[in-house]
Amino acid sequence: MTNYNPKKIEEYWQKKWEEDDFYRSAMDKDREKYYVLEMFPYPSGKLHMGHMRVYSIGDVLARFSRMRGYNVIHPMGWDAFGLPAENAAIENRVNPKEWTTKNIEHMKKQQKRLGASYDWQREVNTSSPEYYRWSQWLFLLMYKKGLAYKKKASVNWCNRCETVLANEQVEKGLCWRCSSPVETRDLEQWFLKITDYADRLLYDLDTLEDWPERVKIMQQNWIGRSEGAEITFRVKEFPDEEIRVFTTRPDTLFGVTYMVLAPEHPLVENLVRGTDKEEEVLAFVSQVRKESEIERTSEESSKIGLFTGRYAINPINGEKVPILIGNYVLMAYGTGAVMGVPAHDQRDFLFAGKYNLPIRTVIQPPGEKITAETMTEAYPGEGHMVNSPGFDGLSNKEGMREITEHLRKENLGGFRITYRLRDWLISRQRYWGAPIPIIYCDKCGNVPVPESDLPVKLPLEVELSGNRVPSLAHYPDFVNTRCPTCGGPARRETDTMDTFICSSWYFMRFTSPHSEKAPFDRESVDYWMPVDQYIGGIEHAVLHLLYARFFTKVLYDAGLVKVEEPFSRLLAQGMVYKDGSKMSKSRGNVVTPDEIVKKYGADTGRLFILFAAPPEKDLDWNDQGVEGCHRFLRRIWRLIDDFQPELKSTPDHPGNREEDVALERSLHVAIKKVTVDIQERFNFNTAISAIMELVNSIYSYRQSSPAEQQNGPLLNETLSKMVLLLAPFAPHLAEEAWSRLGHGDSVHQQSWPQYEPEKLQVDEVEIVIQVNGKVRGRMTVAANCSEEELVEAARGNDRIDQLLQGKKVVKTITVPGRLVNLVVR
RNA sequence: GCCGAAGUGGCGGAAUUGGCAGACGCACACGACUCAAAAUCGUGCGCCCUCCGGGCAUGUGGGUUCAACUCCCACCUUCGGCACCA
Repeated sequence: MTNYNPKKIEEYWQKKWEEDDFYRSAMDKDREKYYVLEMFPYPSGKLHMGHMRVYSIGDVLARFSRMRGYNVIHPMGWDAFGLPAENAAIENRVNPKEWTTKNIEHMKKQQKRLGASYDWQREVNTSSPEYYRWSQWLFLLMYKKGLAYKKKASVNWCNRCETVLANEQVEKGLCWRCSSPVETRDLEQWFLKITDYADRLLYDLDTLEDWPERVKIMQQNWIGRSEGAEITFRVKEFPDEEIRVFTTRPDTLFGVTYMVLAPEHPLVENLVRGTDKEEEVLAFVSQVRKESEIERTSEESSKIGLFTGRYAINPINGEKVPILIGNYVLMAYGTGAVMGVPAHDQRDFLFAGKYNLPIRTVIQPPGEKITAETMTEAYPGEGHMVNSPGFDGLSNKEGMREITEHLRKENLGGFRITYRLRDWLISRQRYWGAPIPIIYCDKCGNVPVPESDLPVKLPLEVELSGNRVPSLAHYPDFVNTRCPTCGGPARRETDTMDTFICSSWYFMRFTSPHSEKAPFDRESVDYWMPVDQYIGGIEHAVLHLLYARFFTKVLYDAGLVKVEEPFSRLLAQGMVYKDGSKMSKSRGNVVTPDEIVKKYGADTGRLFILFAAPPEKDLDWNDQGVEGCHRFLRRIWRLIDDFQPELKSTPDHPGNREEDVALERSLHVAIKKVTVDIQERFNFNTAISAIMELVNSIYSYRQSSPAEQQNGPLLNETLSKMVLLLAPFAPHLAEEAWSRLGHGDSVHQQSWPQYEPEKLQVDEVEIVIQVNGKVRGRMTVAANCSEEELVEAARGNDRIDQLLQGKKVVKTITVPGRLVNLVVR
């Protein structure tokens, strides 16, 4: 008898797998490929439970798919650029590259110790020149296509990180990385024109059938498409000045009684110049501009408006309406100006009430009459148009169309779609990133670095004496260069790229990670892409997943790939909690993969993390639950350890006792359940419980069987197949067990077991007898019993017969194999 | 405010197509083994009652149905996304 020693077993097999280069993948056009990918990590230093969870899920799918016969690619790499490396560099006085390299080494060791089946030949590191060379190349591709541009704009600035941020990287007014408040600054920055792809990013969500609905909805909200009209108002006092507004309700145009401009609107200064309102208005404008994004958006109640003294002309009826400026109108959305229709917009209604602006109803709800004098809230619903000369009587839907069309003919507006999505701000005023490959020449302007000069290398000697790693602007050797066009003195762009650029295409690089001629070679990317199964945290629902989709579409348009969507199927895994809250140092509830591996082994850790909850739900870490899983593996170990095939010298036992048939059925039930649960439902928790049930059945079988039967071919087969089912979840124990059962090869090279439907059949079934829908008894009948026989048998049951005394059966319902329900009066 | 997800024993969770609610695991209790403990094996384990047997139970209140965790209506709570979005 031997004890289960996970450390010994796991280290032994890990070494062997590595020596045999076991998980290497290669293109094979005769075989169907399967690309399983976990979001690659930022090399922060060490793995946490979230990592362990995502890798466990991915590894189960990779191993399962291999056994199912697919040509599986399962790569891993490092999202290695980013600010933490700079902070750590200052703190520890160590070069960011060194810090990153050391972390990668350590984390890679940890990943290997978890037994994940990665093809390490394909490892990529986004901070290596071999990789970022192609990130730069892709930037230049976008530049040439007009998708990368530089402009001065009002942008998000994080004071703590000392850099700008993309809109997606601001969460509730705070920096996504350091949670300090984000300010607005007017700066000249590089952008990618993701808005050109807004419609495709939105509509192609419909093609992603195997994406979680919630992720698609988040992207949909983020893109924020709304249809409506753009309408041009003129300023009465300055007939040459136009104010354009965007509205989703052009049908209410006759109901406009005022107009509001954003304080930043370029027209504001002109409107009030030299008037008695000038001082007051400009003071208000500068006060609003000083407020941060949070201040300005948090005070929901205080919508402040200020009359400019000027009037606008409503293009539909020539009426003049007062022009106000208001703190609630955003320059960044629509046109920075809105028309006020108090009767049919609740916000306008309240605003009009506050500033005594007139209300005019122009839509009447069906079967009801509303008037401006009596209404207590706006009516934003459907109805027919009134007070709209020329359009009265139309439904408001027709009205939208007709009015928009009328304006279009008069050249005063037209149909328009507005998005909430903004262009992606990608330049960062930081050192540790891929340099933007642009050169500024006084003579030639902005000149892209020629492809042959890529990569533009990041200088690696870093000044670590201050409290910041200096940005590239502080390296004269880097900055000063020659213009590729005229050869004259020129300066390099000193901003680096957002790290999200590097992670927007890494999954394609994995298909040919050593390519020196292109970001990826055509044949490989066409064979392996798209990623069949992508797994990662929900926090990337809009960030990384939107950017990666955008990149893929750009590459598709450039004819570089044949897929328009990178990830066919997405699994957004839940978070790992303990004692009801997120694991964190300050709460002192952190459990690390290291300590679990040390105490119980990787197999136990993997098993628990998969067993404790379905993958997409949050998981509550429970130390005793881990013990339970460890106990389960020990139970398996004992089965294998006790099994002595050399005793199977009893061929006279054909294995057809009742217990034998039952055991065989348990095996096939388990095969079916585990297969369906992994493949179709991703319910690893129930797949594992099915294996537990099988193991329980084997234990009962052993208890009720003679010794020779306990070592016979039936048990041999049952144990072997059980080990195959276990292989994706606990790969080391399964490998050891497989070898101890006397099989050659690796368990991970075996075919996934098939269940035989006839083995699932039973002769007799237990049927529930209900009276008026309540369970009143049970009976065992032949499985092929007819419905009539079922009812007959149920009525013949003693207890049921008693209950039926003096009652009349008015209806019977039978569900074959399950129940009989007698409806009585 | 809008959109979405969820709510089941002491706990994590299961119930896949409307058909026995609580699989599997944890915790707990009892028994076996042991000098003892651990480990292991076995048994029990939703709540209540008058314990034969019956009643009540899947956030709350209604409804549909022979039958509802599952479908419909209204509401409550928690979590997530978006939000002066015009």
